[in-house]
Amino acid sequence: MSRATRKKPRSKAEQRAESIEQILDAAEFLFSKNGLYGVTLRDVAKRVGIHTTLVHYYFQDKQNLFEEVFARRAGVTSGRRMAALEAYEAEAGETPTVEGALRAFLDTDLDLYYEGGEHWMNYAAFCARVSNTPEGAELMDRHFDPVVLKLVSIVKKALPHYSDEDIFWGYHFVTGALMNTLARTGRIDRLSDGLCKSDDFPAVKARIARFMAAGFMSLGTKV
Amino acid sequence: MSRATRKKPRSKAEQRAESIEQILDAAEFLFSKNGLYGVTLRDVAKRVGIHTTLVHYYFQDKQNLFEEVFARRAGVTSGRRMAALEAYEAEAGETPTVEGALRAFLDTDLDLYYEGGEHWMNYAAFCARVSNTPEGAELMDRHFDPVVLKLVSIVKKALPHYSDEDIFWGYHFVTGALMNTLARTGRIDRLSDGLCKSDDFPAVKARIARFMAAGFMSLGTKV
DNA sequence: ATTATCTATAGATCTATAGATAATGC
DNA sequence: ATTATCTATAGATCTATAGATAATGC
Repeated sequence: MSRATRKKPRSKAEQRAESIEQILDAAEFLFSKNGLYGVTLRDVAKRVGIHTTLVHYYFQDKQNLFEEVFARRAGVTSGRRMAALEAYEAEAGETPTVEGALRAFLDTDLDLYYEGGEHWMNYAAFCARVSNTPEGAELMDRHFDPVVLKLVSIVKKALPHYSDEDIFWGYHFVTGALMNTLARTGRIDRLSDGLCKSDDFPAVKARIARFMAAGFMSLGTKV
Repeated sequence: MSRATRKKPRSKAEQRAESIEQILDAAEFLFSKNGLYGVTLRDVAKRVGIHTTLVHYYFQDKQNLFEEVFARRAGVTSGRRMAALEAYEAEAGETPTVEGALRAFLDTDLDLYYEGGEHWMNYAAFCARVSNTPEGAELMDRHFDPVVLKLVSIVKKALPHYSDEDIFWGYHFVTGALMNTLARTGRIDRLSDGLCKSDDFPAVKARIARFMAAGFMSLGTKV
């Protein structure tokens, strides 16, 4: 991994791009573990094998580095999910189902992380880690509101007699379960004594949309 | 709030107890917002209106303060939920339901935070904030494993033909939804344009156990 | 000529401790 | 006498910048 052992890239543009990528990768990994305040720019630089000042050179300050880590992959995930939701909407016509909408939203995302390899898994953990922090909340709003509101609109069409409150609270449960998955804390591994594994996204994908769709349906049957 | 404006407590034991409580309250609030690394002992001392050294005097170091914030209320919440689960188990006999078990687990906890006032709400946010961090994971295991495993055992009895994997993954979704509730990030407020409110725990209580129970039931119907 | 990278360092924290002072306790 | 609280400070960071050096670009 050390920079010295690798052949230098030829052009300056390549050098620049590679340094920026490496810094973002290192920051993404470290922020996902320890959050904004638990990571120093020295940690990031050390992980890449460069001097701290280079991080400042490319990213000005820490807050900006953090936001660029968030932004780098946010467009890809929200774009993919938006496309999947729109495709489902077109396909389902006037009779969409909650489960269909959730599959487009959840399964598409789980696939992206799982099939995207280590970096995408780190990004998933990063998002989960910051989703319940003041720093992260505003970023979540800015990058993910459109795709979430699209999901909500399809669920509303599937459940026309539901109150908006029921639908938003249902989404609140869905996103909690998703974030707990992306975080991969290892808690489920320890609780189940190794039976379930935090990074087994296929196991989650096999269950989450169906589970959550059934949850939504239950909110219609008032007691 | 300032310490100078208040009459000093009489005995040393009282003084000691009051200082310790105030430090824990301040740390709980600040850690819930910014996590272990986002809070300095100076921040904590400043919020209480004492000198930083007093925090060291009572709590040795930061890590220990953090753990004591966690531990102070952990026994109460896990004890209450354990009692509720045992009562439900006795009442339901050989035919417990998933929803009954979840009500004992979830509603009991939501009541505690909501009826316990500001401090308990802060503790809830603190737990949610640290639940997906390395620092917090080990504390969650240590303090909450017994009550979670009790819940799991009742759900197993309610769903005897289910695989253990299905039950643990179901719990994983439940705890994600619960933590997202306790965190009170305000995201649901903004998404729903004020219709739902993060601190409206009664609204969550009205839905979460039924929603999650229906989710569990759906895992039995393989497609 | 321009850009990537490093050296050196200022200035501002932060944690933690030693030792002094002030208040209660017997 | 003992315990709570404060003063002073050491030592170790951390962020950020100025300016030097080394590598590519034309």
